[in-house]
Amino acid sequence: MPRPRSPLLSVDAIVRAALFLVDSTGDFSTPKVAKELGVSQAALYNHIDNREHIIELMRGLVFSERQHLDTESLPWDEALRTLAHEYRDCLVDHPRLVPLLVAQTVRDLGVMRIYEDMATVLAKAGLAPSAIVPAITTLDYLVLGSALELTAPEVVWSPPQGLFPMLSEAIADLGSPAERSNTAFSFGLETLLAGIRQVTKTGF
Amino acid sequence: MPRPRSPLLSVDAIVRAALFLVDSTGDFSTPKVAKELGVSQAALYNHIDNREHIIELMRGLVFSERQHLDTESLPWDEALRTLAHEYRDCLVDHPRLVPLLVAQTVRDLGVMRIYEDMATVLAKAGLAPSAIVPAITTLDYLVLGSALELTAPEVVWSPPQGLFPMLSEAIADLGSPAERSNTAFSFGLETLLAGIRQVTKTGF
DNA sequence: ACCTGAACACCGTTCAAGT
DNA sequence: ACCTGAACACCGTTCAAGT
Repeated sequence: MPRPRSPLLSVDAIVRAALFLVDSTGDFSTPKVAKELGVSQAALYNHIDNREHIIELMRGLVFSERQHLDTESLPWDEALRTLAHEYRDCLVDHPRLVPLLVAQTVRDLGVMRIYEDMATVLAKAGLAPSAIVPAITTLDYLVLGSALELTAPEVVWSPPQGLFPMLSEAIADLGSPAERSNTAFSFGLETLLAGIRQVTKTGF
Repeated sequence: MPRPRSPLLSVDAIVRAALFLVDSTGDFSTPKVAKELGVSQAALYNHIDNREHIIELMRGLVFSERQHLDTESLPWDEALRTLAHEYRDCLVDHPRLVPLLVAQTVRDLGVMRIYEDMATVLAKAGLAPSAIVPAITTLDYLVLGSALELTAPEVVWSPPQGLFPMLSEAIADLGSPAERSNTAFSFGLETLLAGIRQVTKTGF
């Protein structure tokens, strides 16, 4: 079956198939993507460069679905909270993608757009120019980290036989991964906001 | 060359060889580890279970070299700062290990020990029990994220032709990856401390 | 332009065989 | 107990050949 009149494949189809595999199995491979789409392995390379390229395209796909709420009229902390949630929301349905994203540098313009919006808000907050990238970076860690938490097994950190009393106690009444992820994200975000408030007053 | 009287291999040798490969190339494979040690691929499996096991052992190795400073007598924020730095210091010489660690759940007791110490300090700080794990988790993201930053190329986020003015400006005078990582870590840590201070007063 | 089949070097793991 | 060689299924990528 050579060259059909209408292409069997497209970049979009490849990326969606790869993302489907990541979501359902935690990883993807080019043979599996090809099989999923009913084509030969080699056919993929007419549309994409290599594996890394597919990952970068998945990043783009996931963040292209971001909600763009208007934050112009909001106070800076409310605006930053909104942006952080929009950012995180892109990942909550695809937490198993995070390890792949984290192993590779960002090239996607969708993510860049979020960073730009955050930079705008932070400048408006009165944060020193030199602290803007550190603040965005910290938020970035928080979003990716808390999304990663969603992939964790139900019981995480099971400390053996009372060697870690404080930890055991703190873990005792933790909820599901989803709850833990939400709580940690909220906590991290609110402390960051509080910290930024402090820093804009006292300097850094 | 079957069964020599003194074993050619050991868990420790395997783990160190793997870590050497990760540090120098960004990844490792069982054939390469075997080659590095001058044995057959199959020989490894007399000492380790599988690839994941090697990664877990690398985590253990890296964190076994942690400095254990006495934080008992310090005020809680100073103590937490110290612990966070000890934790991060374990990773700064092995930043390329981070993507491998992040893809896998923690089983290592050395890391657990750090968490336990942090839990103790946070309880002493007067943080609500339900906020202790979120705080540790946030710190965890911060440490791993900032270590990951060390693997970034010199120029990160190169936004194309003035589409992202705020970001471009904020990026303008950034230092090396090492400096960026340090700054982001300090910033994240100090804002977290400020946030915890706030939260212990006002509740969460 | 866009597909197939065949091929390559590589990877993780197992297993029978040796001492 | 601890090694080797051979084998297996799998992976990423290339390339000649087809229309």
